[in-house]
Amino acid sequence: MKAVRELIWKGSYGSTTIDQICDKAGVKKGSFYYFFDSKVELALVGMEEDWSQHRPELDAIFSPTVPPLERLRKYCDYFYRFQAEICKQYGCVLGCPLFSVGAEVSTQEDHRLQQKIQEILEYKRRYLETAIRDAQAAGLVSAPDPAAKSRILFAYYQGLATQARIQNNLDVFKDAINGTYELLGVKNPAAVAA
Amino acid sequence: MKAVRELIWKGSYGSTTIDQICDKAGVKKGSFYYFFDSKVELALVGMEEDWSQHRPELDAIFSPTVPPLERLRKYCDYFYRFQAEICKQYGCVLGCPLFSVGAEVSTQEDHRLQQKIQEILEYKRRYLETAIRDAQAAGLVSAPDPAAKSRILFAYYQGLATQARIQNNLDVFKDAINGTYELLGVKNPAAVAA
DNA sequence: ATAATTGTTGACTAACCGGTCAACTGAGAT
DNA sequence: ATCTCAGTTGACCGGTTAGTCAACAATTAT
Repeated sequence: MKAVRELIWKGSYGSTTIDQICDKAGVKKGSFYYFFDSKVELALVGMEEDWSQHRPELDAIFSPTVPPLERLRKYCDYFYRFQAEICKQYGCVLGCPLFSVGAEVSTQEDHRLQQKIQEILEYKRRYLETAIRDAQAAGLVSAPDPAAKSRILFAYYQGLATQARIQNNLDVFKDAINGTYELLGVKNPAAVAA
Repeated sequence: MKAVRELIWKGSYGSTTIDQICDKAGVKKGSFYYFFDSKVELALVGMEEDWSQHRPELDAIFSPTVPPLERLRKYCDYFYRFQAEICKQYGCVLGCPLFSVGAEVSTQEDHRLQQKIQEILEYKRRYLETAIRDAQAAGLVSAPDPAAKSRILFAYYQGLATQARIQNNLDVFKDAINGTYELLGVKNPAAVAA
C-alpha cells in the first residue's frame, strides 16, 4: 500500500505499472492478483487509506473550538509543512495526489476512481465551508454565501498545489494565507495574524 | 499534430503511446521517427503550435485598448465558451492541457517539457498582471501588488480548470468572473457588469 | 497428526511497447 | 529518360506489459 501511494504520487497513475508496484513492495505479481483484481481496485484502497490517515489531523485543525480564521491559518501552515517534508523526502514538490491523479483519470471509462476522488475532495471542501460560515457569523469576513466562497477558496488551493508541483517550488504555498484573506475579504488581517 | 494534441489532452501524456498517435494520424511509426526523435519532441512542437494558435485571441482579449476589468470578463467568457465547445466535441470537460500535462510530467528527469509548459504559463500570467495593474491604476480594484495578485488569480483559474476536468462539469467555470471580482476586491462589481 | 484453508511463487502467454532498418515510392531536377 | 533525394513503409527486434495458473508453503482448525 505504501509502495503504490509513493509510485502514483511521485510518478503518475497511468505510467505506474503493476510490475513496478510489486517490485517496490517486494511481492510477486501472483500475490497481487490474489488480493486485487486490477490497478483500479488497489488505487481505490490506497486513496481510502490515505484519506483516513489525514482525516484526524484535519478534524483537529478544523475543530469548531478553534477560531474560524485560525483554522484556515493552521491549515495553510500544516499544508506547507507537510509539503516541505514530502519534498525533502522525495526530492521534489508533489502537491496533492487527489488533484494530479484526479485530473489524469477524469476521462477514463471506469468511473470508480473519479467518484472516490470527488467524494474525498468534497469532504475537504466542507471543512472550508464550515470555517467560512463560522467566520461570517462572527462578522470577521464578508461572505454572504459560504458555500460559494468555499468553492472559490478550494479552487484557489487546488491551483496553488498544482502550480507548486509544476514549478517544483514550495514558495508558491507561501502566498496561501494572504490569498485566503484577500479572497475572503478579511476585515482585519492584522488582528488575525496577531 | 492534431492527433497528438487530442490524445494527450483527452487521455494523458504518459499513457499516450506512439503507436496510438501514429494510428490516429494515419501514419506509420517509421515516418514518425523520420521527423521526431521521441515523444517529448513531438509534445514540445504540439505545445508550441497550440500556444501560437491561442496567442492572437488572447492578445485581442487583453488588448490595452479594452478597459482592464472587461478584459478579465471577456477572458472568463472566452474560456467558458471554448471549454463548452471542446466538451461538445469530445464528450467531456478537458480543462487546460498545460495544467494536466504539466502536473503529470513535473517529476520526470527530462525537463524540456516542464520548461516549455512553465514558459507558456508565465506568458499567460502576464496578461493577468498587466490587466490588474491597469485596473489598479484606474482605481477600480485594491491591488497594491499586481504581480502577487496575478499569481493568486492565476492559481484560482488553474484550480477551476482542474476542478472542472475532475468533476467533468462545466458549471464550475460559471463562478470564474465572480471569484475574480472578489479576489481583486473590485470596488463596484455592478458597474463593471453593466 | 492431518486436513483444510489461506497465501505465495515462478513460469508462462499473448499482446504491446519504443525503436531500427533496408527497401520502396514519387516528385522534381538535369 | 533517369538521377536524386525527401518521405514512406512493413517487417522486425528485444524488452515490457497485464493477466493466468498449477504447484507449493504456511497457517489454522479439527
